[in-house]
Amino acid sequence: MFENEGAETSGDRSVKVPPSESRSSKAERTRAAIRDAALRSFRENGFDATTMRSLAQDAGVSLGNAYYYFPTKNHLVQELYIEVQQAHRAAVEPRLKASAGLIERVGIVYREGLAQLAPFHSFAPGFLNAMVAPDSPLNPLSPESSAAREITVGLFREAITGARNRLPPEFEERMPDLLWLGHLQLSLYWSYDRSDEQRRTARLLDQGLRLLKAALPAIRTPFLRAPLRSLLDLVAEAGM
Amino acid sequence: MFENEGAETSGDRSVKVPPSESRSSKAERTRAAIRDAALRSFRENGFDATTMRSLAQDAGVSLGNAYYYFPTKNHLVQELYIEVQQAHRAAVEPRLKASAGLIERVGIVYREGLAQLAPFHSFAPGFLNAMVAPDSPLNPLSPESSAAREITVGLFREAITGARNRLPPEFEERMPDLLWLGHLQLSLYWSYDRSDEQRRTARLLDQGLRLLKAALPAIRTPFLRAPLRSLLDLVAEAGM
DNA sequence: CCTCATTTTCGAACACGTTCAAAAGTTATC
DNA sequence: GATAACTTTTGAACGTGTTCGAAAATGAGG
Repeated sequence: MFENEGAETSGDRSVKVPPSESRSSKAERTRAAIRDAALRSFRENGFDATTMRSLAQDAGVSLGNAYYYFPTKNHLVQELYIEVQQAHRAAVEPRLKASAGLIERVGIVYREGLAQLAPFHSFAPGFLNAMVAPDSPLNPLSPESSAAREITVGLFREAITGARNRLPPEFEERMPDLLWLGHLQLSLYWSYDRSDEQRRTARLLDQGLRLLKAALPAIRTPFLRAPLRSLLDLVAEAGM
Repeated sequence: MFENEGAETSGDRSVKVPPSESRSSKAERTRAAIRDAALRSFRENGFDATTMRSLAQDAGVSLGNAYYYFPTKNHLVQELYIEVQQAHRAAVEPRLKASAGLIERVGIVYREGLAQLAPFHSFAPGFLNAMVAPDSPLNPLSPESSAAREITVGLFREAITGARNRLPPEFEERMPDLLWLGHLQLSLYWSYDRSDEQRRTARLLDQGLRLLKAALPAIRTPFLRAPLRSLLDLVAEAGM
């Protein structure tokens, strides 16, 4: 196994890459075909109607081959999840540049997040189901989605630190995680929202933001600051 | 079998019942056998390891027969859910008689609720998964579980209205639904809590109750009352 | 060009929840 | 009591996600 170890004496570092690249390029193409077929079908037919068999056929590979690249159907949803996160960021960033008010900026992140979700509402139950399994990569607390989570938390952080009116540092530090938790709950609410175009969720968000706006000055009232901080700590603990 | 039916000429009211009772009694016995086998297996082996086949075998009936009485595996979990709710009420009621403090009473309901859940923690993921499907009877918002929900909400209402220190009516009215929503979220947190004996959840509850206790006087402060009411309305709206 | 080890691909197989048509059992009616 | 209508019970079957052993393709070393 180690017969030729150290055989090349010079510059072999760069030589090793191409073969492994071309080797993986074929594999990468298969992988991409599976991924694309899955994402397309998820968007068109939802989670339940996208079976591993149908998706493998769409990709032109065998069932077993799909499992060679993705250990689980949920891992394929994870790919969709990542794509949605990136679209969220892409949609939010230009709009943040044109806004200064703190609550307005936070609202942008929330509302764009819901907008990204919108196309999937009719399939929400299936996806939701896939998300709650603690061992699923989709679980918001799983290591696999920590990167995706960081994207959203980052958006909230940007919304807060880039605002005209700044918060005290101790609050600025805690708020992003808190808002992310709110986003998670809002999404949960959204997935159960059967009202037309999920208007209830939109209204809930509006009211929540209005309340937040009204509550913000309380942060600077001395005798309210301490309890508010404990409240934040409490909820932050819940968000892990 | 019914040779002597109608032999008794008087008091036939009670006689009529037995036939219809015995007719359903056979069926009821099958139903109970299935239900019992399911609940025992859920307790011992959890949701995933309890298959419809194994449970049917335990009950001494065929697979198809189990489906004659329970349209879905989730409907069998629903039976377990009801049993747990009733145990919750039975555990809470005597303790409420011996307590007067508002927060203390609310704490009793929360803590007993968690205690009822405790034996199932290792199986929580499977059950959780069954709960989130919007069409599942286990879904907290489903019509099938509205009765079970009423039990818990009722416990919170009892804890509040039976306390030494009463709340303003408008708050007393909204609090039970709110506390129930808190209970739901606490259970969710609990199911993901991997700490020893779910101490984190216990701590979260303690802190939450402490905070609630500190916040209660604020209800009577005039200029805090209005925003607190909107907050309650907001969260109540979320609870449907 | 020929090994042979590794990577990739395949399709059969498994256990599961659920459905269904038909058999068996039970009850009501004449 | 016989026949019809019903409730209850059965076991085979379907489609699903996932696993697995073996076949095919690929690449490296002689």
